[in-house]
Order: sequence, then C-alpha cells, then structure tokens
Amino acid sequence: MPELPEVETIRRDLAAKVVGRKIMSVHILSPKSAAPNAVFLKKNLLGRKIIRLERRGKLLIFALSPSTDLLGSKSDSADYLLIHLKMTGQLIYVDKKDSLAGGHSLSAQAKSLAEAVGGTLPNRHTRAIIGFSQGARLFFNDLRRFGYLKLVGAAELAKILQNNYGPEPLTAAFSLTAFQSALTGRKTKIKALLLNQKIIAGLGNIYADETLWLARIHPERRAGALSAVEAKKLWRAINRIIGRAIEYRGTTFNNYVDAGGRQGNFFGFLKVYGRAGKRCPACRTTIVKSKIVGRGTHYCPHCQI
DNA sequence: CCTTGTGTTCTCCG
DNA sequence: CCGGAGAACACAAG
Repeated sequence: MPELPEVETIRRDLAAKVVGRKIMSVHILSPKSAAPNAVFLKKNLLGRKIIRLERRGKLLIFALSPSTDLLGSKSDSADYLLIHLKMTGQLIYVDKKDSLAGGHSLSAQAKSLAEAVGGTLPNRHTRAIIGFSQGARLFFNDLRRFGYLKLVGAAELAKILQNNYGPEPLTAAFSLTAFQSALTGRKTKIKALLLNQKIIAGLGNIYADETLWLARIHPERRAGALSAVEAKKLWRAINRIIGRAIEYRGTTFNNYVDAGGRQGNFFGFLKVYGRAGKRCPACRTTIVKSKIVGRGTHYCPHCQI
C-alpha cells in the first residue's frame, strides 16, 4: 500500500532516471488502467520529454515538455501524466543492461529485481510500459487494477489538486495552527480524519495507525474533542512518522517495491499496524485490531485513550 | 468473506 | 427543502 513515504521514495529514485529523457514507446496492456484512453495516451506521450517529476499526497505527477502537435488543444494541452498506485501499483524502472528478458548473465541488481517482481518483466500484472532511449523501460504493474495512468492539462491538474489535496506533512502549509483548525468542530473519528486526503495529503491506513499510537490517542476519539495538547502531540507524531518512514524508504507490507524493485525498510519500526495479538512495545498490552470507519484499525487499548 | 484508496451515493440533522 | 457533514457503498481480484 504505497502511502506518502513510499510514493516519495519512488519519486526521488525515478526522477534521477527519467527527468530529461524522451518517451520513445508506450504500450498499454490494460486499457482500463489508462485515462482518458489508451489511444490518447500513446498519441500524446510519444516523443515528449519528462521535464519534472513531482508528487502530491500519493499522486505522482510527470511534467512533460510542450507538445509538438500544433493541432492539439491550446487551451489546456495534456502536459501532465498522473500516476496513482492505489493499493497494489508498482513503478519499476529497468535499464537495458539490467534487462530481465534474457535470463542469462543477470547483474546482481537485476537478480534482486527479478526476485522482487516474481520473475521477468513484463509480468502478468504489467498494465503499461513506457520506453525511453537506450532500451530503458518503466513498467507499471498493478495486481488489482485500481491504479491508473491519466494524462491531463494544467487546468485540470490544478482543479484535481485543489479539490482533493490538503497540506502535506513536513511542509509549511501543514502548520500546527492549520492542523488545529482542521480539527475544530469535527465530529468524525480521528482515524477517519487522518485518512481524509483533503485534510492531510498522504496518510494511508498504515501511517494513520502508527501516528495515533505514537500520539497515544484512541482511533475512535472525535477529532474536535482532542485537547490542544493532544492535537499538538498528534501533529508532531504525523511529521515524525512520515519523516522517519521517508528516511527508511517506506514500508513493504504486502507488495510495495521501489523503482528499483527493492523493499522499504520501515517495516521493523511498525508498532501496531499488522501486529494484532502481539504486545505493545510501550506497555506489553496485547494490540487490538478492529474495524473503524470501515478500515482495519490497530491500536493499544491501554496506551491509546 | 477479507484486504485499501478514492470517488460516488446515501442519510442525517439543523 | 437546502447544504454540509459524515457514513456507507462501489470498485478489483486474489
């Protein structure tokens, strides 16, 4: 489940590989994964350079060089490729020298990559392949097909970002006062609020649970009922957990791998997520898992009140 | 049946 | 009856 730290890890690694590179080929293996459609994506990606790679919450934004197609819409030309990995998406970059196709004489890097993706690429979950010069390829794999590639113009991108994404942890926009005012008057459970991308962009189920454990707050508490002290603890916990998780290149719980096919290193730092029935590292009480706002929620019933 | 991120739809309340 | 908040549902597929 790629959340902010995992998507940021992919963004950083991938930026070094693809920014400045020209797109030489586009293969859409699963039309359902491409918006508005596979034909439009192919037509508008071919021959263009990736000039920046950005991220907003869990959304990757590939900024493209201006289109040479003078017949294209001038009002809002499709200059941004959005990629969302949702639950099971992977973006894996492979240089020609690391090609998995041969099977013989693989480099050590290629071997670990092959292990991570369960064999060769493309595999049966590959939904799209973007080819660059010198045989380099970017594979979009997505077992459950919830993720997508979507090509949009600047105006549509601005609308998407404005309508769906609140401030990012670890940025000036995510100030303590901004967080406090997002809590005031809210009757929703704090767990639901943490998952709401319009309030904080980038937290998913793993980091929401970890954050609440660190702040010692019960997931069913009403957001607006948190004291000023609790709000500050939670705000600090969000920044701490997200910062640490980025440092450790994210969490591999199920099938997350980075752009090089490597696992994240934050798994061992998880205190509650996926640890139901085990003991709380702080007090030794058995960690509970329950369903809160429709999501599996892990917490310590003793520490978190 | 379970899993999750997000968009959509439903329901409630003032 | 309107608007907004929050909850519930829909989606995919193993």
